[in-house]
Amino acid sequence: MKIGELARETGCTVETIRYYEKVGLLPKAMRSQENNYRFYNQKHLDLLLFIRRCRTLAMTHEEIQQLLQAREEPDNSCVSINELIAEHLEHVRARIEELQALESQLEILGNECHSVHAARDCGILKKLDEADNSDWQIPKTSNSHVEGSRCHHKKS
Amino acid sequence: MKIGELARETGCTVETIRYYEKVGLLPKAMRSQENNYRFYNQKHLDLLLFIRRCRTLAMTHEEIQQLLQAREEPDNSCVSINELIAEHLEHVRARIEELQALESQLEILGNECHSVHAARDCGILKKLDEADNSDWQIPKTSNSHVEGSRCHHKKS
DNA sequence: TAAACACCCTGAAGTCACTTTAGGGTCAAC
DNA sequence: GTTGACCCTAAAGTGACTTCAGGGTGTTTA
Repeated sequence: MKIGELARETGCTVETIRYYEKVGLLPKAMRSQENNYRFYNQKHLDLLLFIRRCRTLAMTHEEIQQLLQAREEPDNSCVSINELIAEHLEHVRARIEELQALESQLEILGNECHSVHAARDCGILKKLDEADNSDWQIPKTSNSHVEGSRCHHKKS
Repeated sequence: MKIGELARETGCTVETIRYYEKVGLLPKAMRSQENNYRFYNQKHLDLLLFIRRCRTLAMTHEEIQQLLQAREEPDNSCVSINELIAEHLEHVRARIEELQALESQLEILGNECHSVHAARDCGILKKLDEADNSDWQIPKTSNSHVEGSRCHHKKS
């Protein structure tokens, strides 16, 4: 099948499919001789579905590569797979906690302004402007890579 | 004060301060004549603290610009401020819900593998590879811009 | 036959909010 | 003079796409 069909089958865009091929996440497609169009078989469809499912789980490309590698080595132990999923789950949980703290802060901030008046009297602006920094501890961020994290995995 | 001092006062990096000046979020600093170093006064310190507090609340630069604008117009109504904070809070809540759904999915997936064995028998891989797509509805994503969202504000 | 439309291709740049790299100057202390 | 901390600029990198720019292919219709 051609790329448009693959895109529709997997709920993905053709641009993303080309991107995945470019970054090596998806193997290169066969090409037609007359017009160089990409052609995909069942294996590519399976792989792309796998990748998209991992993406819906907010896994990074690196994590996905690791799972794909494990999939290609069926005799190896599945310990690393279990660990990867468990660690990813911890990242997600950490991010949830961060956002819940943020939610609380925003609720408190929103309550600083009780009615509509001039901006000069707005409790929200006053709070954001206050000299006292004690209510504004910079939150200690997690190492979660899950989107929204303030820390990316180091590549060193 | 010089940029390093401002950075330490605000828990920010010099690179980020320069970046904020470049993108126009922070007004340009005065410069010394002999070596072109940036010099900052109390107003800059106040502004940067305001900006950093907004960033800890995961507000976008655009949102921060809006609040800074409101701050410069003290006679205007604070309705827009209230609305901005409320909308942002809704985005954060939406993102929390998305992540909680993701957490559930990961828990379920993790439970597909009950003990360590060969990758070929791993329930996690099987689940990610299954032909049946019904457990893999692509989640309907929110329009939340809060980091981790899959949708950015359109600029059109 | 030309136009319209849907689909395909490539490379490059843009998105967001920083962060790092590359290369160079300034200042103070030893 | 050397060393180390600090300052400067421009540009590229980060991650995962997404859009832009420019062009080709195939089918249908007037």
